[in-house]
This record gives sequence, structure tokens and C-alpha cells, in this order.
Amino acid sequence: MAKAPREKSVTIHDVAKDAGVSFSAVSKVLRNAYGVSDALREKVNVSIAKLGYTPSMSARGISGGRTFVIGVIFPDMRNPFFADILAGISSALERTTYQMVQGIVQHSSEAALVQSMTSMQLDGLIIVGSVSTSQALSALAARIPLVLIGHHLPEVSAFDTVNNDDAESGRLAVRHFVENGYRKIAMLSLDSTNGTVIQRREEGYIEAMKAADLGKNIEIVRTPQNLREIQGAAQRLLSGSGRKDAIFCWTDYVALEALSVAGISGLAVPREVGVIGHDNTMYCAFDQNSLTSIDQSGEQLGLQATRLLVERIEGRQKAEHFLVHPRLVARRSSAPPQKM
Amino acid sequence: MAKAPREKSVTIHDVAKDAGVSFSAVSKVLRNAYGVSDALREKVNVSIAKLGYTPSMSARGISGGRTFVIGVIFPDMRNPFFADILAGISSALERTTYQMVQGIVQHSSEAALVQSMTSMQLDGLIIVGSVSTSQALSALAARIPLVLIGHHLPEVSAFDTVNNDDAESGRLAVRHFVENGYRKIAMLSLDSTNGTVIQRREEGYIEAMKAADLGKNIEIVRTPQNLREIQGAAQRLLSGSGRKDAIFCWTDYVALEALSVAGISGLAVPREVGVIGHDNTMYCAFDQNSLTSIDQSGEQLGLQATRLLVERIEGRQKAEHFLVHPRLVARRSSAPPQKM
DNA sequence: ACTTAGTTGTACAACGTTGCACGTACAACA
DNA sequence: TGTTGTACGTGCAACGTTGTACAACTAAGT
Repeated sequence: MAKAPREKSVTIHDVAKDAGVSFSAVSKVLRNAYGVSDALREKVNVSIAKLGYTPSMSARGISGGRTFVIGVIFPDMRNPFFADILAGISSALERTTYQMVQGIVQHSSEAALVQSMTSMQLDGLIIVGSVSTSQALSALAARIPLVLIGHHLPEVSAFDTVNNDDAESGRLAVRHFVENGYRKIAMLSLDSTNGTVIQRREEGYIEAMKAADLGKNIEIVRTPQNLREIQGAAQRLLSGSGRKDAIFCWTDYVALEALSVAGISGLAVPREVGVIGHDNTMYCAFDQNSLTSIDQSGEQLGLQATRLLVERIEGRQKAEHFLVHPRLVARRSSAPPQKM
Repeated sequence: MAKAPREKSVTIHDVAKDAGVSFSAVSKVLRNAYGVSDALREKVNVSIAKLGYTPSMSARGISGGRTFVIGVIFPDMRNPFFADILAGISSALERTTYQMVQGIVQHSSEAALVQSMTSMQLDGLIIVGSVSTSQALSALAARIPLVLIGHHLPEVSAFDTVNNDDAESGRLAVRHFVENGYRKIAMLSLDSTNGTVIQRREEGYIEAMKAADLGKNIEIVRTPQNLREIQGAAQRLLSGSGRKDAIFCWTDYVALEALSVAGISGLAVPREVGVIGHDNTMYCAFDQNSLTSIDQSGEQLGLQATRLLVERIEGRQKAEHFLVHPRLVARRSSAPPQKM
């Protein structure tokens, strides 16, 4: 259990000695505190640069101050859409003094991750696609500034939310299908009850189907996030007498799977079946996929979430709920069938 | 700049008071230190459970002890292959008391990320696909236990490495192409000089081409990681009089792009051109791609890296260099062209 | 009964910051 | 000349741990 010896790092005291001032003065400079002359600030900054000092986040955390680090929790690393959110957060953070660490819910539970992140005394948390209950999140928000991405809870006041207008996503998909001549439009959704984001997409789908007088064609199939189940569901939708002529999928990966199943079943896309995905991830554009998809601008979501979180950390108490508007990006997979 | 008031957390002192012992005794229990009776341990554990105590990582970090948190740095979140590595790390960590935070090099530089992570007093670092120099990494390893994934430096002794046998990857791809009747085999590679992993793949490619007496057909095109450049390069390889009949791509995403370009150019895969990717990511299996790919078992890489890192933290000084063996997963994109 | 050794628990000084409570000097005003 | 501010710098007590030094107790050996 022996720890290898490591060289000790430069502290605020070393800087103070080098600059010939008290260590408190250095702390003041670092904190931009009141009562520092330009001369002193300059001296200290020179020494900091010279010695290559960097503040210890641990020490900051322990003494109750800001750590200037925020945590971002993702449900999964496989969906490239999350990379867009991250890009938004990154670029928003660039303009601030805050750093970021990520946590990805893989084996460990979201709760365990939150636990470990709060024990680091982070200044705030952004959770993407949380599966926690509204109560648990409110309790968490009492301990740390919190912003949620992808969790529709307009009624909560303890934390902020940033969301895509997911109902609009559902409506966009259906309207586009209908305009291009599709009628028997099914939706491939997720089985987990918590996913309020996806619930909204279902609601939008249902609403638009009814508006198009296609209420009798509504069919939502919910599967777990698991290759075999998704394939099975797609297969069922694309075979038999009740065969659908279009599928709206809750995320691109599922839509690509639907394209794959169609291919294996010998069905031509879009002539025999249309497909629309969600998130407009980078794989959609490939010629072999050419997948129509709903773009919800992950970058915007990340950007706004970061803005809100920093505001919260700086003291805002009133909850804000931000909505971004989705946009349909049309490609071959949903082109009018008769044209092909 | 006012901070919202947060409820203060349960400390070691609270636990001590509740259990009726000194706070040092609690610390001893937490550290599994010598000289603790079963009775005391039991009392303390009961109080810990009752109060829901969790140790403050900041305090641990500052007092020079272990934080039981390791950092994992990824170059990018878009490549789903990294999710496999992460899965390996996660599952290896499950059996230990260590936690993990991730950092993803997006806008910020790798150096800045390392900086911020060392300031957190993490116990160790795993860096995936580092772009730093061998010297910089050795210097870093002097300050913190370090394991690198995807950085061939068998000569270094300051840290451990875990790698795929990338030269073998190159050989596997070429041999498979040759067996299936392809001759004019090009390689699509990355332009950055640092990428020693990819360099090895190039070396394996060159070696196998020569071994197959195809030395005159060797052609390596290096592009930046940028859609337009990749497309352009693929287009050039697939047109004109010197048109290639097979392309080995350094990563799946590029291979999918090659498939896309082939499709747009009206070339049939695999009849007119064969494609092999690398990493065997989940998109390869889709029927519309059916991409042959080299599987380098990200999970194994992550697992071994974690094992090595924990060993290092526990005191091992001698460097270890672990190699995993790649495996070719054949699909339609590289099937014998004449058969189609 | 008296030392000796082992076992179990306690006291306390770090660790690197923050942020408040003080000094001190110097200028402005009466 | 004394008084009152104001700008700037210093001193110090936290913060929640770790790990070492040490005290107190127990049990055995003489």
C-alpha cells in the first residue's frame, strides 16, 4: 500500500514568498477580492507565472469556496448526440473561469455518480437525460446548483431545465411524412417510463396523427435499448398484413437499425418504407443511410444549460426553463415514395 | 457573487459524536488502519450508515491521502469505440473502491485537462490516445501514476501502456483483402504526426503489402479528421486511371465515409471496391454498411489499463506494456468481388 | 506485586485554501 | 493640528481529512 513519492506542488505560500508579500495577499489576488493595488497584483501575477502555480481544487473545496469546476453527467457515451451537447458546454465554458469534469453512467448508477461528484465539492452539476425522480432532483438541487438537459419538468422551481421542444419533434416528423404521401406511420419508442422527453415526442406524434385524420393508424412500439428487441420490433412493423409504410424513431441509432431491417427484409427505402430519426447525428448524412432526422441542436442545449448553471452558481434562485426548437433535415429516407 | 446557502454535509466528526468515539477512530475505520477492534468498527459503521456519511474527496486530497478517484482522458467523444474502453474501465473499477471522472478533450487542450485533473489530487490518470510528447508524459508520470492507452512507447519506463497490436491490424486487413482477390489496396490514414498508433497500422499495411508482392501498389493517403478532406481523399482513390479496388481505413467512421463516397460515385461494394474499417464499432453491423472491420477489443484495453493503474497506485514502479491482439470481423464490404 | 509487551483508542499537527477581522499608512477635511 | 476616512496589506481561524505520536488499558510472565 506504499505510495510512490511525488514531488510536491507549488502553493500559494511559495508564490507569496517569491513575491515578497503575505500569503493572504496572494489569495486576494486569486479571488479578485477588494483591496488590492495594481502594483501588488502585478507582482503576484509575475510570481504565479514564474513558478507555474495552479490553485489546488481540493483546498478550495475544503475551505468552502468555489472550486470553479462543474460536473456534467451523461447517461451513455454511445450516442454521438451527446458529443454535440458537450461541445456546447465546452464553448460556453471557454469564456468563463470554470472547468468541467464528465461522468458517464455506465455500470455505476446515476445516484452513485452524483454522490461522488458532490463529494468533490463541485460548484454545479449539469445532468443530461436524468432518470431520477423529480423529488430526488429537487433534494439534490438543495445541495448544489443544478441544471437538467432533457427532462421536461416546467413545474419545478429548485433547478433549471433546458430542453428541445420534443412534442414539436413528433409533429414535424408526422407532418413531413404526410406531406410526402405516407399514411401508415408508426413510432418506435423507448420502454422506460421515466423518459419524459420521449413521452413528449410520442404526444407530438399522436397529436399530429390525429390532426392529419390518421388517428386510426397510430401505433407506438416501445422497446428497451437493446439490439435484439429493436430489431424484432422493426421487423414486426415491417411485415404482415398491417405493414407500416413509415417509421418515426425516437433516436437515430434506432432509425439506422430500422433501415438495416428494411434492407434485410428486401424492402426499398423510401419506396416501400420511409424512416425518420432524431438528433441528426453525423451518421445520417452518409449516402448509404441518407436518413431524414430531427435536429435538436445539442450545441444550443449545452450552451444554454451552461449559461443557466453559471447564473445559478452566481446566486440566481428563480428557476428558468429554456426550450429550443427542432428542425427537420430531409434526406432520401423519407422522400416521396411514388417518385422513386 | 453571493453564494446560495447550502445545507452542510455530514462529517467524520458528526459520525464520531453519534458513535461516541473520537473522530480519529472514525478515520481509522475508514482507512482500514491497524488497531481497531471489531466492536468499534461495528459501532462506527452503524453510525456511518445511519447518518449517510460520505468522505469528502477534497479533504482527502488536501491531507495527502488517497482520494480514491482516478481520471480518464479521452481525445474525443464522437468515436463510439471509446465507449467500449470506458466500459472496460468501469467494470474493472467495480471490483475496487475507486471512482472515476472523465475529461474529454474538446475545445480545451489535453494539457489543460491534465492540469485541472492533477489539481484535484486524483490518485491516477488513464489517457487515451494522447497527443503529448514522450517527455511531457514522463514528466507527468513523476507527479501522478499514469497509464496510456493507444500510445506505442515500449521504451518508456515512467508509466505503463496498453495497446492493440496495431501492426497486426494492418497485416490482417491486407491479408484478408488479398485472400479475397483484391490487389490495388490503398490505406486512408490520419495526417497528424503524433499518431503512433496509426503509424503502426501503416507499418503493418506496408509490411503485408510487400509480403504479398504488392509493394508497387502501396498508397497511403493521410488526411485531417475533417469530413471534406476525407471525402476528397476517398474520391481521389476511387476515380481516375489509378483507381483502387480496396481501401483500408484507419477508423470505422472514415470507412463509412468511403462507403458513402463509393455509393455516390456509383461504385458497387464489394464488386468494384472493398472497404475495411477499424474498431468494429456498432455501426459496422448495420445491413446498409455491412462493414468488415478490425476489432481491437476496447473493453480489454480498458480493463487492463485499469488493472495496471491500480497496481501503480499501490506502489509498483516497474513499467509494464500490455498488448492485445486484434481480430478481423468479416462482412460484406470486403467479400470476394467476383462472387457478386 | 511489578515489570513488560501488546492492543486499542485519543490527541494533534499537518495539508492549501478562503474570507473575515484587524492593523497601518496616507490623504482629505475641519 | 487633530480627526476621520479610505485604500491596502497582514494575521489567523476555519474547512474535513490523514497519519503519526502517544496514552490508557489489559494480560501475561516473573
